[in-house]
Amino acid sequence: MATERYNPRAAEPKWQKAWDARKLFETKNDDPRPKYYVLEMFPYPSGRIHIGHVRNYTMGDVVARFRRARGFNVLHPMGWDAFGMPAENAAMQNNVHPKDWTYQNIATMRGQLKTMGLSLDWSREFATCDVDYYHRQQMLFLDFVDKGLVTRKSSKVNWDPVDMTVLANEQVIDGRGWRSGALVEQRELTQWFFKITDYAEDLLVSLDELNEWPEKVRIMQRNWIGRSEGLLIRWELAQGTAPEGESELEVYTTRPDTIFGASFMAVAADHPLAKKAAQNNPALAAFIDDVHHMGTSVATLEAAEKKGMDTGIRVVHPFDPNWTLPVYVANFVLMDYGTGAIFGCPSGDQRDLDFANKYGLPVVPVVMPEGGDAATFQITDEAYVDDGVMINSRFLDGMKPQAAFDEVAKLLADRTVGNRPMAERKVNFRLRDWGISRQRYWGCPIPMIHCEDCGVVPVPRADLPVKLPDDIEFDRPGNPLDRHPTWLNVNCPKCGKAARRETDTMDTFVDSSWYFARFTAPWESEPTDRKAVNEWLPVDQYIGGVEHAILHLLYSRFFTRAMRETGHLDLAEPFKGLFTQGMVVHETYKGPDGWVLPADVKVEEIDGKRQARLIATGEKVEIGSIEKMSKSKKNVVDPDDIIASYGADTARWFMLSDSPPDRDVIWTEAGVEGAHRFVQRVWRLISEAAPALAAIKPQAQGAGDAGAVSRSAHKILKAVGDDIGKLAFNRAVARIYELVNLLQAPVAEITAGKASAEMQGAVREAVDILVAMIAPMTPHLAEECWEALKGSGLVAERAWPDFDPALIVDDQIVYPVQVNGKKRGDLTIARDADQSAVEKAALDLDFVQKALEGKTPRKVIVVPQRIVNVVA
RNA sequence: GCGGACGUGGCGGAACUGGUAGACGCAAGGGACUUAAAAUCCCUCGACCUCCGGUCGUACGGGUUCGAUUCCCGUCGUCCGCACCA
Repeated sequence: MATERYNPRAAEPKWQKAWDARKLFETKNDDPRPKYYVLEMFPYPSGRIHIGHVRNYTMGDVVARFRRARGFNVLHPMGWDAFGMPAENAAMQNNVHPKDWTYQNIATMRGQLKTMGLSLDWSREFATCDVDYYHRQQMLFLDFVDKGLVTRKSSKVNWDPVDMTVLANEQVIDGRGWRSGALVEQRELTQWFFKITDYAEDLLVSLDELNEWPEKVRIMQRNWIGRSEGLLIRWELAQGTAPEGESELEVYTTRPDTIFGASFMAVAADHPLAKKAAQNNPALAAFIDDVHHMGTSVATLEAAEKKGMDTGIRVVHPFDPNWTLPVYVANFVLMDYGTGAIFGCPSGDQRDLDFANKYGLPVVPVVMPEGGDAATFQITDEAYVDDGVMINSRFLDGMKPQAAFDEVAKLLADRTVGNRPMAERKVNFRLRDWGISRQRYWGCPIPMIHCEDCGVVPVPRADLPVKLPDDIEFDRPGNPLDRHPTWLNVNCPKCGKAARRETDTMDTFVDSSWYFARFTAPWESEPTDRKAVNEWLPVDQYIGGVEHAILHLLYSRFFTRAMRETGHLDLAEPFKGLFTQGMVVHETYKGPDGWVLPADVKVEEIDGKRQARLIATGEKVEIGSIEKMSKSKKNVVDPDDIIASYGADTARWFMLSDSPPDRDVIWTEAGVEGAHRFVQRVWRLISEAAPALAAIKPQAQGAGDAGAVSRSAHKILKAVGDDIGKLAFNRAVARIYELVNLLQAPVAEITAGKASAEMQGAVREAVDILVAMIAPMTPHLAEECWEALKGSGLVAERAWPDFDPALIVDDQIVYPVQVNGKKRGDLTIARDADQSAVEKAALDLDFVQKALEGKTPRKVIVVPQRIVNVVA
């Protein structure tokens, strides 16, 4: 019987309504079943959903639906990371209010997400720009202030002198402002910080327990926190070279053992010593000014050519009063790390070596590989950074570097400069405090007031929220809050005198550092409902892009600790399981007038060569490299178009097929069509046989052809369950294909009325298993199939089937048989055959006999249930 | 610059803890059905050779092992992050 093709346009909205009507995905906090919290990183409402979102939310939805079927009470919420710069850019460019722009985008994107058929609890939705949300964030901020977790200090920003505004790193292009083109300056501003460094040690050691996180993310965080054990060494400034009032230079080093290899000192451009030296040295002042025009990002600074300038100041070597070294200002020394000053040992550090070679400074090797010859060992272009033995280091010669480290630490601790010890041991972290001040409008206001008499005063809790004013102008650059008189001017809560509000708003990373906690009770008037948050957290499975591997995740870990300290919850680690998914990439197409959208291009294969043409004109288009989808290269695909023409299930299936979820996936038209063919094929397979299948009782079989069907179905069922549990969706997809392929012939037999009763029962059971397995991935199709099979209720409410352990072990096992490590054939033998029986049977095989040519094998290796290797 | 990853057929990938390399899908080629097309179904599909068999083959060069895509050392290439993008 010919059946209708599956029509997702009709079926998908129908089932979405059916799920909604029964409120299947609205989660109750008092549900007694075991909990499971699955969360995808919430989106920034940029305007439209992009295909990366489709991938991210599909994965989360598969996990949510799978866990629900496994009997968990699943929390799967969605919200919006809604503050941030693009809203202000839109305001400036198109004269729309950031608030209107943001909420319109949210409305559009919510509608798009709903067409995907995601099993989300929309009743818990919120946006971080909702007053209700940032009100609670301000409460948290004040609690953090009370606990001493907040501080103010000076920090650098990128300053655009023409637009008179602070620039984000991404707004600085080749050292110039993106709009004005003016050379960017570094400016010092007093800003708000969260004292994340108080938790540096804890954030580091706790990584060890996050064993459901990718190892690479833990390594990245470890390196980011950057714990090192070293020495603070105070070098005395040489008489006559020191600027007035200065007598020493304090450096931090992890390699005090190389102190006899030192040939120069280098300080950051912002180091006090550099500033003093520049006062009567115009060339040095110009150099420092030059460094200040490079922007503030570490990447820019470190990728730049290494440059320095001698200050004329010299320091005295701690172990030789007659040895003095020059002090340079260098552009690669960062004021934020250590003391902003280093001693350079060219032979033991590549950067120092490059610097020394450039400025003609001495290079003395002080560590050489064990067994080397000290008389001839030299360093020219490549520093020696490994372990070894000390040379050219007087009393340290012959020691291992570690012993030399200890020796130097001990000796210098007993000497003094000024009246402090010359050296002390110090654990240092690369991690800096988290600067949360942003000189922007569209963010959570920092609830503080500046009073001339009382200083910085918190906004009283009763006066919260500090709401963003709606009547603002973006006709001028800079922060509109700075020029909003009625908002800006308030009375000091302490003394009542006229005072000013803080006009900085919070980094949007603050918003995303606790949203996962808010989802557990978004209606609560306090930031959290302690019972709910403690029950739901940690998030069992968090899914998002690897680009958040460091900052967002580290900030969230800190925030959770800070919330514990302030009594809002009782745990330290917010995310138990973490999965970082790859990007969606696409070919680029370049026509005569620039980049072209994939939707406007037709790709054909002619004589084995792929060619692209514009659909409209037939003009030839160049096929470019495969790249991350971006608006500038136009290699974007609109999920709306895909869902409109193929349906959500096809898009979902494609996102899960082929590519491992943590790797990039290449979006191709052919791949989407393949996914769509699968959807149609499953529908055809089931719908054609449905009239016959509907009346059959599912019954697994153990023997004969029917037994083979049941065995395969149960093996695949087990594998797919395991794979989804591990988020190995591409493997689960492959297994499901296998089951569909395998069911093709037996289902046809049933349709033709030629199948035995056993076969009918086995196939019906296998079909039920198939429907259950596709349900998390293509939920609408599963419902449609289930309805055709006259199944009761909704698939979305059904339990995941249990496999029968008896059906997944075979009594016969096929051993590959190798001779000298090369496979020569197979051996089929009873599963319970012991090692010697397997060995004997293998040696009796004719291809083994032939390969041995009558000789006795030297060794026979039998790996039970795996392989036989005969070593001749 | 620093840090992290990745590299397997024409393509995406699979291969458990060191145990049959290429599952599954895409593309391609051939055939069936059709007046024709689409859809569907069947077959072939890493390279090479003396082709019912065999040799080589997982970026490249070494090493460990009975056995290496997997472990170790080195080289090359590609991608990502770097604190005010989210």
